[in-house]
Amino acid sequence: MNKLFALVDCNNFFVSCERVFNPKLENKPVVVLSNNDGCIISRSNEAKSLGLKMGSPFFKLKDFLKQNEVTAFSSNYSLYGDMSQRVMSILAKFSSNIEIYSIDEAFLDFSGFDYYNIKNYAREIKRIVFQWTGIPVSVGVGTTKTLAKIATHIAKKNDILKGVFIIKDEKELNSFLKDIPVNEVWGIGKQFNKKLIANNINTVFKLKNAEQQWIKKNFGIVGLRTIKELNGLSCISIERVARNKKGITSSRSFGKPVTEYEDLRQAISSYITTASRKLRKQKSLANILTIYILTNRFDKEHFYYNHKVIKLPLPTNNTSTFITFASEALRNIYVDGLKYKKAGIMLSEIIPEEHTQLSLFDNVDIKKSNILMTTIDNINEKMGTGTIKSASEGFDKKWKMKSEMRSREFTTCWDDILEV
DNA sequence: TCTGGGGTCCTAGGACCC
DNA sequence: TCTGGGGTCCTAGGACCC
Repeated sequence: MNKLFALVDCNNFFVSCERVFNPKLENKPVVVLSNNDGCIISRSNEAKSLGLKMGSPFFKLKDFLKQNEVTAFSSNYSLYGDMSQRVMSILAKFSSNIEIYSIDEAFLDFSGFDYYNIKNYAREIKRIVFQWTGIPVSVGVGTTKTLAKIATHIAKKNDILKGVFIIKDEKELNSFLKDIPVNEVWGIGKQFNKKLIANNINTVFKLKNAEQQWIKKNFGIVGLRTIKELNGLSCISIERVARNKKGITSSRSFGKPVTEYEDLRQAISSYITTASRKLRKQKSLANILTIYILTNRFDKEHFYYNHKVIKLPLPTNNTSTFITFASEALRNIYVDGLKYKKAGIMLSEIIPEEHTQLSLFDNVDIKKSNILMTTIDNINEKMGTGTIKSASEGFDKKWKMKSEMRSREFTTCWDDILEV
């Protein structure tokens, strides 16, 4: 059976989510900012045409955005997450074998769909997703995931294709590949790009035809796989079920600098709450907790970073246990008088719950703690995050992130539902 | 004043084994 | 003159992705 993959990619996803609930923004330049209103992370086509770059800092562009009447939004992840789920659940109707690759992309296995008219099928996906959610998507189809990615890129860049491109004819494909810069390929990042260009491989076409031994030597097995995929040999398969995380991180920059130990401890406690809930959700325990704090990394002269790795006596997923150890460790790395900009925590050496090695005497306590954690998780799930929380998270949250241009939670909060 | 957050995989080198 | 030949495991760092 010939393999065939589709990649469905939401166009300018975060901006598109905002537009669904604010149609006046159609055809106007719009951007969405990262947490803390830091950088531009999603741009409408109009914003792209103004030359706004992905990842550029908002504060440097404020005037420019005003002059050009660009609407900016703080990120609203509960909205985007919910819209994403709606899109994905529709896509699942079009193939039983689907991999949700990111918040705005999914691979669909089309292997064995030979008797379908693939182009019509892809157009139907695009039409239905838009009709049911208001989100515009592009669809690319190829015999490998890497080719499907490229196909989506081609679909987006060429208006005449109307958002759908199926790779069928090698000659036709090559004519496109001759004009696509090599860093558009999935798996070719900044460093690989530099190295390839230095060797005069600057288009996808040249990369596709590069000498495989040379690629393997210079770009390792990963690079070789990419070339093989470009040539139609499928090396990366669909991963239907999300694997359990091997590390769970939670970190945030602060809205304004934090100086007090107590505020840092609050921030760290709330990151632990977030991360340990994820840990419990995947029914795992962590052996290692790492905490870190840092000052403004752009002020190189006064930059301070420190972290502490805590090996827990027993693997756990108990929020209070983590917080107890973290508070202790924080004392070791906290330096008085500094302006902290960010803090974070990481859970690692993650194992499945059932692998616990219970010590003879802790048995009962662990059972109790499990019941408590499950109860708290259930209440928070039902009544909203933060309904029950640990006192060490604090109530005033002086350190909370900036989010001054946030839209409403149109789809996930009763009070925010759109009124007509 | 202001510059995001969360992941995965691979490789090279060292320690250690028989 | 001459100095084996495999392995495994771990870690740090570097690449990539969205």
